Amino acid sequence: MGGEGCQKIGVVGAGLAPPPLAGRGTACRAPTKITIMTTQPITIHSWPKAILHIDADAFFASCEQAIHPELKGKPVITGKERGIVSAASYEAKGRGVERGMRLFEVKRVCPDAVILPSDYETYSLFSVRMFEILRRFSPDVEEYSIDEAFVDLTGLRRTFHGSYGDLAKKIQDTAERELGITVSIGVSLSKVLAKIGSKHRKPKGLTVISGREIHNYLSKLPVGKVWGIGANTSEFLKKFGITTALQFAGKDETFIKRRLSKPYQEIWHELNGRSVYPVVAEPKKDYQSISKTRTFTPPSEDEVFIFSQLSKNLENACIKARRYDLAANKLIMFLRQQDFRDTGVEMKISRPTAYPAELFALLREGFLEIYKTGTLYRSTGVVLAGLVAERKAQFTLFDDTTRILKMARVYSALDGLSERFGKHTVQHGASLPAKLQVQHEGERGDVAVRKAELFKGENRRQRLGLPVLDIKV
DNA sequence: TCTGGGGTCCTAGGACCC
DNA sequence: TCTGGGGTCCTAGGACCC
Repeated sequence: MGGEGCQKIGVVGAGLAPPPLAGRGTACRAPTKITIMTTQPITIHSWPKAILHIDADAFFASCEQAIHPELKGKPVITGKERGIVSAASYEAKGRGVERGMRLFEVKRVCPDAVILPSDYETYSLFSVRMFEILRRFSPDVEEYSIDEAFVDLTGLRRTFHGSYGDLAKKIQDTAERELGITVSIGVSLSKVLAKIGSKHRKPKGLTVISGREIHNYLSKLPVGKVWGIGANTSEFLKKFGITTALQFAGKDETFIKRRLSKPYQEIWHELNGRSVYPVVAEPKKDYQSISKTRTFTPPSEDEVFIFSQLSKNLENACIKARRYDLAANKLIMFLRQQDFRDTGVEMKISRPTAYPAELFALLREGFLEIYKTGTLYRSTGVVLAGLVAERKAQFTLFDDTTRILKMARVYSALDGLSERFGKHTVQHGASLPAKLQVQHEGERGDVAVRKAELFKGENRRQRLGLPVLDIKV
């Protein structure tokens, strides 16, 4: 069994955040100081780059308005499922609604707001379409997040007979015409500057920052607004009298190298128009870790229910790992209490795997160690770490090869069923109590038709830009 | 910023080896 | 048993992002 020979390598104490959430602390510490020069060189691209950053406006809310035309012009909010605002349309923002605001407060400031649950699957489809549009202009498209991308436009002026600004405008218009959503765009010499551009004016903004104009955009920008500089580093920089992006960019190299670590040295170059972050066009096919967490309302102290949540998270994480042909060496799980304190445990797996059946014993063992009777929990999480390519997951002398191969076939068949009939068509018994909680919401016929039209001719996997599995049962 | 869900990279420092 | 010097690998934890 998978549980045997598995070794526990550490317990995360109560109150300490587990690795995936680490670094969220509020303590205001200086970033690591460098006393020796960094050994890792920073590569600066010598060619003057033209990098575009595109950022969809109020993305989730805009998608909803595009799919439900009757919502256009109305204050629309997504995030119903978590009780706070995930995204707000500009109509809602104009009424004082902000990201992260509680929904009861929304009802106070904007009683006629249309509040919807987030529908990630549909938003992903819009996202795929947006990236497709970008690829018509350049093959160098980096899908940065569901609603953001970087495009390397360097050298494309001739091809498109116009300036980089014209090119950006064309992209913007195409997105609006074909997707029914507006986007904001920034174009400049580096990714960090392009991001500043896209944020400069929203919605439907278009900002080109040339080398000569950089200082105009940095002089009034708080340094903490720069991509990659957070609250801690801003606080640290303040001690040296640096509060604006321009003051930071204007510091001499000696200061930067002596006091700041590599990421900040890189940002410093980027702000000065020297590109160090390349646009990475290759689709992501590798993960260091895969995590699944879920909050449940109301909080629960029911052991069976909480374990079933953990079990469901494990199954989901494994599904994703198998989709990318990855196997885990480490299993981390944690429980979050009502007061947001976390307790977690990290376990070494004897043989890299992405099969829940091999991991349940370990999960159970870890759970029993961290679960405290009579405690209210609000969420659970599972992390698969130490991921390696599945073919590299080699057998040891003690493995039951026949059994493992049989399991591989079973899971391959299960993945095939889920592909055809929907996620969780088949499920492990332990996850069942979690499943009973899921509510199904009907979709109006006309909306379904509109979606189908928007995304016709593609199966779900292709629409999501995922590799299509070849299923042999 | 009162807290959803999913990630990345970097550095210090310990363990272990010669 | 102690003392040096130098290297590699791994883990913990910080900071940041959308």
